[in-house]
Amino acid sequence: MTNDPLPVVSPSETQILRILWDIGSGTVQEVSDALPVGRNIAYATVQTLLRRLEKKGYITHTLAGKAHVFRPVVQKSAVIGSAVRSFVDRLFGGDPAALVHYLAKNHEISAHELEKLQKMIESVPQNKG
Amino acid sequence: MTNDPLPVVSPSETQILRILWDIGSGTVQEVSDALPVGRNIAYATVQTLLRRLEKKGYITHTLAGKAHVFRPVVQKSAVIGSAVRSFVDRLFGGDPAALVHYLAKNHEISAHELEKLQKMIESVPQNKG
DNA sequence: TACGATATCGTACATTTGTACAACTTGTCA
DNA sequence: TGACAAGTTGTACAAATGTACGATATCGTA
Repeated sequence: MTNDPLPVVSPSETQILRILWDIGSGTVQEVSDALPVGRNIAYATVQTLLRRLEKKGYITHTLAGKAHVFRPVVQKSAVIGSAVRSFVDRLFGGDPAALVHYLAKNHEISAHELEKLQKMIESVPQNKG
Repeated sequence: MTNDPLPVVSPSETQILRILWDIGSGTVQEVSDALPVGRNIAYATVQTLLRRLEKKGYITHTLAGKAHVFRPVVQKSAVIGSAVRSFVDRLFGGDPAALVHYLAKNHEISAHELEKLQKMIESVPQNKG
């Protein structure tokens, strides 16, 4: 199993990648359209971000008519996993519980939700991606 | 309440800032020494990062002998809060519960810890920074 | 008072990131 | 078959980031 550390995904790139995971695959146009309101990036910019993501090996494309249809070639979990890890390292000294503690203390997650999640892990011993 | 959005703190800067929060205050040398093992940055680089943090308004310094002693002037909570928010926005569509869900599913936090946190918020109705 | 150790300051420079225009290509329709 | 619309490609460029050297200032000491 070759396991080169994946290149950095910049914030903007991450946003694009998230969209692709959501919609499965899409043209530049479709990805543009799927951008959250309030986040306006020019068509050409989305295109550049897609180009860079492809170069970095996160997505690929096929031709459909004259347009490129992009789709992810990496698992969401892999990218998110490494992003979360480096984030937790930097801000919480590598302790995920400290992050959750922060969220709880600041009412970003409710007791009810924590309870639900707690039950979830208690009932499901193995992670399934 | 004036609430200018603080300038971005880069990853490396964040690491430095975290050290200052931990040790309270310190010279370039002291901050350098406090870097986690495996994270070697040249003295001069630490110095630059401290300079930039000061320029951005996150830290200040006083003179002690010939050395500058730096210390944070922003609350850890403010910086962490905005970092967490933008991180959750980008990767989890703004839903903190989705992040915790991820951590739980991937065994980065235990049921026991979740329970503890759950009890904590149930017993403490108000956040106190 | 001159010297070494230790600091800071000015500056630099390659990369990455965000953003995007202008030019060229290619289906499609009249 | 020729023009238009929609796409892609090449290229650009400022700002941020990571990294650090060389010059200069200063404290303590011989």
